[in-house]
Amino acid sequence: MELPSAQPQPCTDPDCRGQHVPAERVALAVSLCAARGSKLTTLRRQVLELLWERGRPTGAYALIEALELRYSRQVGPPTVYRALEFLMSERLVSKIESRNAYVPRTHPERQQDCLFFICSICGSSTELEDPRVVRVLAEDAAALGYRVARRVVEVEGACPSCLPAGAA
Amino acid sequence: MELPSAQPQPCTDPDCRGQHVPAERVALAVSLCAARGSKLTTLRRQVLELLWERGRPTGAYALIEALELRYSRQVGPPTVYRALEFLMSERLVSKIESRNAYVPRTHPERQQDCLFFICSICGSSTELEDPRVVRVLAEDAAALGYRVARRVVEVEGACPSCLPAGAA
DNA sequence: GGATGCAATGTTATAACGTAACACCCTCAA
DNA sequence: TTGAGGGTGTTACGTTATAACATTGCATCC
Repeated sequence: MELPSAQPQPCTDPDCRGQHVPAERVALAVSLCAARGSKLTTLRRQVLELLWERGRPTGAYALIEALELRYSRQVGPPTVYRALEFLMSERLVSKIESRNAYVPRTHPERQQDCLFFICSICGSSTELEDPRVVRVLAEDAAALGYRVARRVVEVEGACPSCLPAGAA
Repeated sequence: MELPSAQPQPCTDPDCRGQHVPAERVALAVSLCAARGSKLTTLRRQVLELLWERGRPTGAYALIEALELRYSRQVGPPTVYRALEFLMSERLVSKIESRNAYVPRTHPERQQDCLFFICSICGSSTELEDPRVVRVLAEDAAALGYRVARRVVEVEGACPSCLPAGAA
C-alpha cells in the first residue's frame, strides 16, 4: 500500500501545530481516502475544502451558505450534515462540541482523538495531540470500569494573538 | 463564615465518585448559596432537584416537561435556561456539551472544572476530578501561549453496568 | 442493452436546542 | 411612594440537527 512519492505525505512532526497549506491537506485527504478505499466525492471534498479555507471552527449552516454561494445551487441541511458525518468517520474533520462547529483535522492519519484549544475572542482553534491526556483518561476510565469510545477535550480561552503582549 | 454544624457538609472524600443522596445535595446547595449571598430561588431549586432526581444528563426541554408535569403550570424555555445559567454560574450544574444536556455537580464547593464519563448505552454520567488532567492541559496551554478560561473534558464510552461482566 | 441493486444526493418537513425582546411583579431602600 | 433592580412570564424567533422519502448515478449481471 505504498503511495507514489509524488503524493502528499502525512506530516511526521508531532510538534508541527498544524501549520499546513489547505490545498496540500485536501490533497492528502484524497490520497488517504483512495488508500482506504473510501469515497471522497466531489461534495465531500468541497465541504472539506471550505473548512480548510475558513481556518476556524465553522457551523454547518455557514457551510451551506458558502456552498450555495460558490456553486450557485440550493443545498439542504442533510446534504451538508451527511458530508460532515462522512468526513468525521474518516477522521478528516472533528466537531467542536462546545461550539457546534466543525474543523478539519491536520493529521487525519493519526488514530487518537485530539485536543482542541479554542480562542473565545477570535474564534480560532488549535489542534493538539497529547499522549499524556490520553493516558491519564485511560487510567481514570480503568478505575471507573469504563470502556472508552471517544474523548472530547476542548479548552476554551484566549490565544496568544488575542492576549495583550505579555499578559499570559 | 462557619456553617452551623447541623447543616450538610461538603464531601471531603476526593474518591467518593459522587455517590450522594439527592435531598442532601440540594440542602448543601441551599447552604452554599446562603453562604455566598446568591439567591437560590424556588424555581432554581426546583430545577436543581429535578436534575438530581433524574440522575443523568437531562436536556432543557425535558426539564420543562418535568416542571410542567409536577407543578401544573406553563413553563417557557427562557425560564429554564435562565435557571440553568444561574446554577452553572454557581457551579451547581454543568453542561455536557456533547449531549446538550445538564447534570448536577456533586461537589459545587470545588473550583476546578471537572471531567465527565458518559455511558452511551444507559445515558448515565460520572463526574470526576483529576488534577493530572488539569496540570497537563495547563502545560499544553502554556506551550501554546493560551490563557485557559474553561475546560470541557467528556469521555464517552460504556459504563461498567452496561458492559458484559469481564468485557472491559 | 435493459434490469437490478446500492450508495450518494436532493427535497421537504419537522424536531431539538437556544435566545432576544419586552411585560410584569416583587422587594427593598431612600 | 416611588423608583430601581432582579427575577420570572410570555411571545416570537433564530439556530442546529434529523426523519422520511424521492431521485440520481453508477456498477454489475443477465
